[in-house]
Amino acid sequence: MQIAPPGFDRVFSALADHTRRDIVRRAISAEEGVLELASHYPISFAAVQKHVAVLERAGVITKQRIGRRRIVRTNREAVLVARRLLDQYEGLWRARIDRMNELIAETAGAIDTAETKESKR
Amino acid sequence: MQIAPPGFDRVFSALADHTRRDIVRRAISAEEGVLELASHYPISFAAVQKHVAVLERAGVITKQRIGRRRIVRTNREAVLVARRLLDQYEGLWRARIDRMNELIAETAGAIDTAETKESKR
DNA sequence: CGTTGATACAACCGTATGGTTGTATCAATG
DNA sequence: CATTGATACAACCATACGGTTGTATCAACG
Repeated sequence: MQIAPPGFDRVFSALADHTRRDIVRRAISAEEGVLELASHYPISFAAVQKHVAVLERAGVITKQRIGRRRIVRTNREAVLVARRLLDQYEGLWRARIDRMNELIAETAGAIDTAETKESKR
Repeated sequence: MQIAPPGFDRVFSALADHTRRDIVRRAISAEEGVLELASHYPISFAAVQKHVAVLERAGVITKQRIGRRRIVRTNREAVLVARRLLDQYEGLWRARIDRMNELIAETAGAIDTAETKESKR
């Protein structure tokens, strides 16, 4: 009945930082090494490298060695996993709304036909 | 050009904790006060209350005073906002794949009919 | 109006996080 | 093989975080 498997903590907290989200975005479209990535931000190279490490530990990006560089690519599956969790929430919501509509329908029925022994809830 | 408006940091880091995600899940379907919520977890009431406060600051849940209790409800819009960001990433991905297919088509075209100046799509 | 139930808030503790600088690794290149 | 370009790693600092216990607020109820 657990809705949240392991790994979610890391994925969401990886996405909880503005710089890291921007890295994720960039690494979808472009293929850059860590140094090139770092050039886009006002912080030190080491800081960016640590951000990349966090994303890597969370499985959100992977690095592929090409020559001297490590090309950073974001992992589509990891993003999808996060999205699916939010989809589950949406599903719960729909279920709740359906339940409420059902109840309203029942109540309306009880008003219409007052003899029904619907006393549940 | 910024893909990430303010607030995302808080929403994602709110979702980055297992207990908080469970609170979010519960508060979609049920209508419980903070004390009732706390009864589901092995940590102290104060700890749960702090989690709820974090979720509230992030806009992920809201509290409605009913009698002495504060009913916790999760805010659908906030969850949707996060989901939309992940959707944007998916969009970037499709765009990238489209671009790649385009390139492949162009290249293939160049091979098949080397004289055609078909560079549109 | 004093008690109780439900919630909030403050102080404190250990650990994690985001940033820095400096040093080490390691493959390409001259 | 020494140099350089690209990356990794370690040490350090300040602040934030998740947890605790204890105290304060505040509406309901007798």
